[in-house]
Amino acid sequence: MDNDDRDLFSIVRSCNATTFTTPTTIFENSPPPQIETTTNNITFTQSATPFCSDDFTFNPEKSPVSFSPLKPNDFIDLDKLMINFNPIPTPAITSMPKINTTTNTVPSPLTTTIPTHITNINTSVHVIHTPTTPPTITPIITATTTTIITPTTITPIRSDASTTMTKTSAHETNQYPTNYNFPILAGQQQIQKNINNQVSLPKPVACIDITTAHFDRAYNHPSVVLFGSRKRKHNNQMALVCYMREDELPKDPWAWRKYGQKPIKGSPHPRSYYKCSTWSDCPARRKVEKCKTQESTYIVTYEGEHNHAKPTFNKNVVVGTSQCKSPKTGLHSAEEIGSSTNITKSGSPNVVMLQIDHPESSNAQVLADQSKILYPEMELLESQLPVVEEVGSSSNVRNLGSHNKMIIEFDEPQSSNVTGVVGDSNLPYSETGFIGSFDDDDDILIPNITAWSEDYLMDFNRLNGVAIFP
DNA sequence: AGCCTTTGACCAGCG
DNA sequence: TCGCTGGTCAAAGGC
Repeated sequence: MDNDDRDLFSIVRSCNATTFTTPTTIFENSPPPQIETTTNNITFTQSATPFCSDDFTFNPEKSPVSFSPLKPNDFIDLDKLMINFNPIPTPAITSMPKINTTTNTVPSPLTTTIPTHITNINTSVHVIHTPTTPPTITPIITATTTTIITPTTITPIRSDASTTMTKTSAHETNQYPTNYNFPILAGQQQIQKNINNQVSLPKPVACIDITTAHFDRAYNHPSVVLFGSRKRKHNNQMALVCYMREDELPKDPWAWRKYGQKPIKGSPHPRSYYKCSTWSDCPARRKVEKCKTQESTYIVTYEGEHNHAKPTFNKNVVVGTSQCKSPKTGLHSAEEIGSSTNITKSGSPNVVMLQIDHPESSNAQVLADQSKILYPEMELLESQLPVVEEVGSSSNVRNLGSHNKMIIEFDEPQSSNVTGVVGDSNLPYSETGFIGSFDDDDDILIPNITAWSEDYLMDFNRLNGVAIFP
């Protein structure tokens, strides 16, 4: 593998390796016993079995703490998602908790030791960005109680949803609980040392329960990414979607030839279609469009796999600075911006990796291999990556037979013309909510729930008097 | 000359 | 069946 191949493959592989490790089929089978922790009326639910599929139930409506609404710039930061969320102030960790199956109780404080089979302990620290304005509400610290409950209201994944859920109102589009399933994140953050070389019992954000009200807000937010259109079903291949700020658009080592441009419904910006120009039979495709809500953000979609080596000379870099300016309009095309040599990286990490089952295989390595040539970036460090998502077609999304995936799944609202204000943007939801259209009921939505939880994390730091979430 | 973009037409999927 | 939408084709022209 040469340097040029240090691209998406490494990204996907690292994502797979670090996140797709722990079976988390909590929605497919009978859920394991849960530990429910209540602090200041905030209820956290997590698995009672350490080092297994923890989940975290987050109910904003029960919180005494106001949280910031999502903002247009709130892309999903991987490092934010990979936070440890342990609402239980963890004292000295000395022994594995023994769960009394008869009484359904667990010793408190919750303690544990490092299982012998755990050899790769993550010692890194995931920094949580500190909001400049602390929460204005100061909750009163109350006792933390720990009990074990057997969850009975876990929402099944969508494959079972048709038999258990019904829509009763066009307006209340999310009549039933919606699970934001982040098993890959749970897998990543199972074990983590603290500064005393002790291992805490992390509670990664594996499942977040969003109520109807928050669903609507999340659904109609620009950070909610929609993909998986049912259009062109025959084009059943993996795609990679990169969200890049203008100053983060990478130099593309591949040569592309624009073969089409189409206006996209609901977006003032057209979408440009590119083919690989190195070889006429190369199936690789690229789509570039400007984000309709953020002029400085481009949505670059890579589809298909190059079946040849990268060109030694990137014609795009040259062409992009000369020929890509429209002779008629004099405007820069997305291609030019994307390949221009004067683009530099801001270094801001905005990375989200998703894996959706491939129709032929649920093997993560297959996906990684398929993706390794898709991403053209060859110079960025992982910490400098733009927002990246790996997506599948709608049929892939339906085939959720493997736990090796990150699933965020709920049903689309009936109405798409909800308006309101998103944060400080003063943009109507209907104009800022999506990248894509509302038309396809198989679409997957990725809300930035991390922005919601940030205040909670900070609040827990204050509540506990220590920086549990540094 | 070669490769590119532009752009209208055409095609395919879907409701 | 038809209209809408997104994806692709191919001719024309630019660099």
